[in-house]
Amino acid sequence: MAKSSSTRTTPAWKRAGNNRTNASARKDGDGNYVHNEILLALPRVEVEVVLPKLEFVRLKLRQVLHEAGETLKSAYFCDSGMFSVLNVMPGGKSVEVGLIGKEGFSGTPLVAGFRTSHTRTVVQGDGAAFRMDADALRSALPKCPTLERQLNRYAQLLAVQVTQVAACNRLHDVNERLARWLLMTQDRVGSENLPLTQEFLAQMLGTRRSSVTVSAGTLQKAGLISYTRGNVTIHDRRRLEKASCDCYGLLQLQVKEWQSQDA
Amino acid sequence: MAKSSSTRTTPAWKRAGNNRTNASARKDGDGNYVHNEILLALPRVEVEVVLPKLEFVRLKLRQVLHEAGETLKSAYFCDSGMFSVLNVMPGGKSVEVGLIGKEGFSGTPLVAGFRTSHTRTVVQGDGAAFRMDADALRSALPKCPTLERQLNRYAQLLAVQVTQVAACNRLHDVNERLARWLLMTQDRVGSENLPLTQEFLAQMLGTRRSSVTVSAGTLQKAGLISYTRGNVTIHDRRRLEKASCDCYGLLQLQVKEWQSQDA
DNA sequence: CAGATACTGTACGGTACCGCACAGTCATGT
DNA sequence: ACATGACTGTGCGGTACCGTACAGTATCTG
Repeated sequence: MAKSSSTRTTPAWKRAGNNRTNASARKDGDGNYVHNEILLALPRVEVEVVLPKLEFVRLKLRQVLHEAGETLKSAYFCDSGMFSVLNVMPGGKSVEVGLIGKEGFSGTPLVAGFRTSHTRTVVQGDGAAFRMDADALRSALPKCPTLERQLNRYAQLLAVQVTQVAACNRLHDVNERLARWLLMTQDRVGSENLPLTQEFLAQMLGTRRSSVTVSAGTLQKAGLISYTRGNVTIHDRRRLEKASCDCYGLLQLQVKEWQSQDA
Repeated sequence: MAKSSSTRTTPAWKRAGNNRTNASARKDGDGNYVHNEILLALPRVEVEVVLPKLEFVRLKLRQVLHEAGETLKSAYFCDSGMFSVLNVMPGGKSVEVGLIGKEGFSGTPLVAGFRTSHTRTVVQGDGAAFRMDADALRSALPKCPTLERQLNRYAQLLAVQVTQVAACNRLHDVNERLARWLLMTQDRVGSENLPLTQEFLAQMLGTRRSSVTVSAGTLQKAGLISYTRGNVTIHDRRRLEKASCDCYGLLQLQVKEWQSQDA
């Protein structure tokens, strides 16, 4: 990952490839590589429409991008790090229902023409994203059929994910869900070092903090992870996968189908 | 509801109104009223494109419209009765993640260009729907912007619903969920008489059959419902709402926002 | 009508998790 | 250095629900 220190810059891709395979050669104005797969998949014409409306933003750990019930001011194309999508209940309890990595974006209601977010979106790890104003996105869509298609497809994929998570939340116990969550997170942030408090994990899994303590303790004793004050390190992915429920595999599979299946 | 006895007929709407408010005056070829709100909202031009591709089908209780993992052969615009959207786990356990009434349709992945269903969709009560071939739908979309918009919007609404249900499944107990489910179902089928076995309810709620027995028994003793061999009757909606969790109210609210908020 | 099949009520031990509370440990600022 | 706050480990009683099994009753079938 590039090491630009500026907090906000407007990107300007250098020309490189046009299709997905070598698209990662694209860079923004600072010479940073662009990672977001939706943006990378855009044809040149659409890039030229979208580009001037994108703003590269660095995101802080635990920053809230969208609050449940509030108006969506912009969409965020995740470029590094990862977003958690939470459902917040009256009373304050929350459950994570989806994860967004560089394959996606946050603000799905916008593509269907809605303006309010029904979920809270928070940032995991330190990350970066391309921010686009809601109105700008809206006005760009008619001019950018590929973009629109990609966004619709991703919204659908996210729905599939949420569906799976809904069932998982109902049927699997904390241990399995914790393992699954760690794996999915690692897949998206790319590091085996995750900055997470147990309190925070509890919010994700929709459980008590002390349940997380116990569950994580078990994993730690078994040597799958280690835990120190706000930091989880994953040691043994293989065995972690065994400890998790099938949902992890299923969710991976669904993403793959999504990438392969064209419309 | 109309009482045509034919099992399959091709509809041909009589012209009536064009906008939503008096759209319910539209009828199909047999003189049956059309109830599906998506179809009713279509402008005349699009009706003319879509109409010849629609087939009116009567649906049997518990009929499976889409199986999880299989190819989507068609979309179903729900006209009466209701559809349940289920997530099926390896091992056979299932959880309901969404409900579709005459406000919606089944086959959301199609509008994003996907061909496989990630969920099972089953019919509640006896109902009817307008069936449309997957390919036909696909080819109609470019010609029918309003239809496309409506379908996208509904897909998004369903995603919102699934999100709420995901959290509800995690945080609320069987009693509350059962009450919620009965209310939501009644809203959609319109009758206070619901043909349901406890085994089936258990699949919906993702729980044991005997948990349903106990929970339903409680509601019955309190006089909110009565239960006889595959049939639930709702007696006291008011108190049933109190017995259910907030999710019921929230879900209602979300539908209303959806209907009011235009893009 | 008998027998089979479906559906419901109930019970029992086991366990995963809840709400809560409290003590221990590490990090930070003044 | 010390206090303050954030984070983690642990425990305890209570409960909701699980898996399973079995018996009772309605509905269907020949």
